[in-house]
Amino acid sequence: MEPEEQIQLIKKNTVEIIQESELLRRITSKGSLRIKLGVDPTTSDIHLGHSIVLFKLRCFQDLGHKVILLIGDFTARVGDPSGRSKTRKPLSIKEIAANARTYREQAFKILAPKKTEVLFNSEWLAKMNFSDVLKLASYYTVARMLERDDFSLRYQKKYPIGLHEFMYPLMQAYDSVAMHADVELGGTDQKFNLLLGRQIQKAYGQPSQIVITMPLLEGIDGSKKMSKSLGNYIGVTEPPYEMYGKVMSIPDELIFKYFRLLTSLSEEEVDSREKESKEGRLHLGKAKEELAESIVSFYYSKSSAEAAKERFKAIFKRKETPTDIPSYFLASDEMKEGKIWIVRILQLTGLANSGSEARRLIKQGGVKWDEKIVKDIGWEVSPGESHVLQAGKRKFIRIVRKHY
RNA sequence: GGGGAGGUGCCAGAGCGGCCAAAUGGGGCGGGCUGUAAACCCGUUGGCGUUGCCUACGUUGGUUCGAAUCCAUCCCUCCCCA
Repeated sequence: MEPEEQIQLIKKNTVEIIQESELLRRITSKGSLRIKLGVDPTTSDIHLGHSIVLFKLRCFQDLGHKVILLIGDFTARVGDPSGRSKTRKPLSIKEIAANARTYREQAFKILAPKKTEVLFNSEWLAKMNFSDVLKLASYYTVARMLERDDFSLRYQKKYPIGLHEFMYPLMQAYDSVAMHADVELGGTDQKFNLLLGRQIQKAYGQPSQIVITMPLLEGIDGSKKMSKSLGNYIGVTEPPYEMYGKVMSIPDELIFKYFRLLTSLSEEEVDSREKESKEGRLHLGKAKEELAESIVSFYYSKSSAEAAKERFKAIFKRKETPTDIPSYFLASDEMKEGKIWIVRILQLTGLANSGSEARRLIKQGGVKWDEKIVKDIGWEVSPGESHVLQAGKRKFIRIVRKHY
């Protein structure tokens, strides 16, 4: 494909390309470029927020460029301070290795495995000695390091900053040197680190990489960046129904952003839906259904998406009890004379974390036994063969007697 | 090395001898409403078979009838000076 056409495809959904003219020049002169994505194995699961960058990498692959997934197994010992207000606790080698493995597997839901090279930065970082490190550190100043938003914020708020945290951006930048990266991708929160890569490459006598930043995705709470630690994420390996339900729970304002960044719809198609909804011709609930369906279809299949939708409707629209709910096998030694206290069973099944919580749930009318609201905290249940216990609107457990 | 400030519940942040299981906000959970697990409203939010009891305000001791609040010790953080 012609370089100019490639640029058009690459540009879609990006926030910034530094420098676009360089990118064009380099594609023209080199043909196939080395595209770097640094992966932080401090978390294992990939969520829809990560997928945005991965889709962009996929786009590069489809254009014939070389995509390199860099697992930051060494940098993970520090933990990226980006956007953090606290020092991260370092992970063990074992945890990092396990995370890296799942990360790679999950990334291949989007990337083409054969066209992806996977590298680990311990390969070169672990070998550096102190003079190498000093040399690297000398290329940057404290004042400039403190320009970074998160560092300066922490500095102003008088939160501690470990010296080693200053090394993180430098290590990431050095990775670009070691890898001879032509392009590095990242979320907008990575801009500082990505730009530092340009500077450090120059210091080591290499051409500076082109930096491409992608938008950050708000999580299902609608305000904060999607992340596992905030619990507002939708993981790419979550079961279809969970995934569907979570998409259905995003705030309305996010619907079209999700469409743009997470589905294969063209910009025109998204625009027209947005326009229709503004004019009242497209109901937001419908739009969200379509969104949820297409996301689940991508990671699973059309049929599982439909099944997820059906189940969602059954529970929330028709308020039915779902059929595929997990079972809890109630042993007879958990009962006294064939009876068990309702509070106890809520705890046993994990529907409540404590007796107090169970009581609270009952008091607030959130507990149902076979679709009937439980009102009496002291209720001693005499369970038959099979019952359905429900806590809140969406937590169900089937209680089955165990005979042995 | 010297001087000063501070460490409170999931988080932020009040309290500064009894009225404190600890204000307020955020988050979480439950209910209502809804196309929705959006928005909004209401309630709730340490544990315990619960009108009471137990454990909690960095650590360990102490003062006191009584401590998150006072004293000492240790650990940790921040600031200023050098």
